[in-house]
Amino acid sequence: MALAYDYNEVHFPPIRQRNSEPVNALFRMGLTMAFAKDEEIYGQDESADLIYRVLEGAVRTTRVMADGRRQIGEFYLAGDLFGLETGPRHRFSAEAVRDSVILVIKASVLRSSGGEFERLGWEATRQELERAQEHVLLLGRKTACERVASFLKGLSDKSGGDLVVDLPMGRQDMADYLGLTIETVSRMLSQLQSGRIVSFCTTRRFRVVNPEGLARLADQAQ
Amino acid sequence: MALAYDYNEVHFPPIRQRNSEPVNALFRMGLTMAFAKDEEIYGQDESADLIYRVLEGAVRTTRVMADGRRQIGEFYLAGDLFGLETGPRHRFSAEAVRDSVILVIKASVLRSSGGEFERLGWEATRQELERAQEHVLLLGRKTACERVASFLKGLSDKSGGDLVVDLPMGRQDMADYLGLTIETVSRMLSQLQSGRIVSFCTTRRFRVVNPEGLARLADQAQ
DNA sequence: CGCTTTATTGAGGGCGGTCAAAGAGCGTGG
DNA sequence: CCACGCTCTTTGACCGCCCTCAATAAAGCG
Repeated sequence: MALAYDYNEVHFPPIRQRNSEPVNALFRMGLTMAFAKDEEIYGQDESADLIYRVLEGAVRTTRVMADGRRQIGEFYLAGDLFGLETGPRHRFSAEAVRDSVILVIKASVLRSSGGEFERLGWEATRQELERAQEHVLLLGRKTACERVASFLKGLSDKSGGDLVVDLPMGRQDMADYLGLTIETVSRMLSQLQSGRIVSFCTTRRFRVVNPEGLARLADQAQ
Repeated sequence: MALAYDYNEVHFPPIRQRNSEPVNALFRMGLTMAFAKDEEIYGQDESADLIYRVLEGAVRTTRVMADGRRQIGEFYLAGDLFGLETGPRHRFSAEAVRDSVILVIKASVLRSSGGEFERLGWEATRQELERAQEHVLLLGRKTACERVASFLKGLSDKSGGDLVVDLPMGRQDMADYLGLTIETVSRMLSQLQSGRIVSFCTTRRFRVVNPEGLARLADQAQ
């Protein structure tokens, strides 16, 4: 189970939002918790009265079909909010991709505080919707190669456009996010590498060799 | 272009939301407009300062890639709200699937009115997110047959669980929503029909012959 | 270093896409 | 009312992208 975590040792990552002041104020009310790799943060169909922020590590939301097929809804990295995804009950479960520290606060604080925090929750939900819609386009109309390229570009963009990027998740998680199999993901990565688009230092870290080429593959979408 | 529409002739469909009173109050402020089949209601990258409600007809939101590949984000039928999908600018365009009557109101009314309406906007956005997440699961992990079955079941559920259901859209729209081609959609419909799951009276109207079978195909997802 | 887990690569197959043609639906006008 | 032409839908034949199955290689981890 989750362990209590010393608040003082936690590093607060910057928040990617228009006006971060209220967010930071809000999250001083929260409780920090540590989760081990693959540990569940909340379950499918659990009531959704908490919201979360990743302080360290990475989180995935997943949905598993009766026969075991798995779809990852989204990944959340340090600074990201998650858990607003739905109404009274969660449709996806959330798990730590690796050892992570999560800040937890009551959603009712957002709802009942009136004005400022209310808008914050709406704004964050909107951002979630935007990401889900990008995901729909990726899954509905992109080829395997374009999906993997989009994914790598997304990670690169998130890390401030850095050319050397860490992959927080394994190949299986990538596959389940991209609607592919682990073998296809692996093949596409090899293909991108031999095409001098990216270059893998280790299995979990790559360098963007040709940013324009990567963007061209990823963003056929207008 | 859109024509002005006589307010008094408009039939107000019931709203599917927890507490419909504020919604109905809100929408007395709006302006009704008529759109012809395939007419654009708003464009990709247009600023998103209006929200919309379908009074009559049907609407689709679409995203077109540089090479012409098209993805439909969602369909909206009578009673549905749409246009909240994103931040300052729309990521998808919206078009009338067929001749439709749309109620339009300023989003700023929602944002600035404080309290009641604010929560309404959040709630609607949340519902949008939920639908987008279902869509992600469908596109990421369901087979062609399951996608089509899910789609038909969704329509049936929306029309109050009726066994005879009208299809508001053509095959191409279905295909672009389901991430398939028009031929595959057509083949799956024929397959569902020969499997005694559904039965098509006309190309635009079907009857659910075997509701359990349809649900089984559609809802492998837990 | 040995064991387990994870990733890569190869060979072959199937689901869904592509291309093409025939059929159905539907409005317009004779 | 039927003829005509257009669009939409269905069906067939074939192909290719991605999946499946399997073996090897690499990476964690004690």
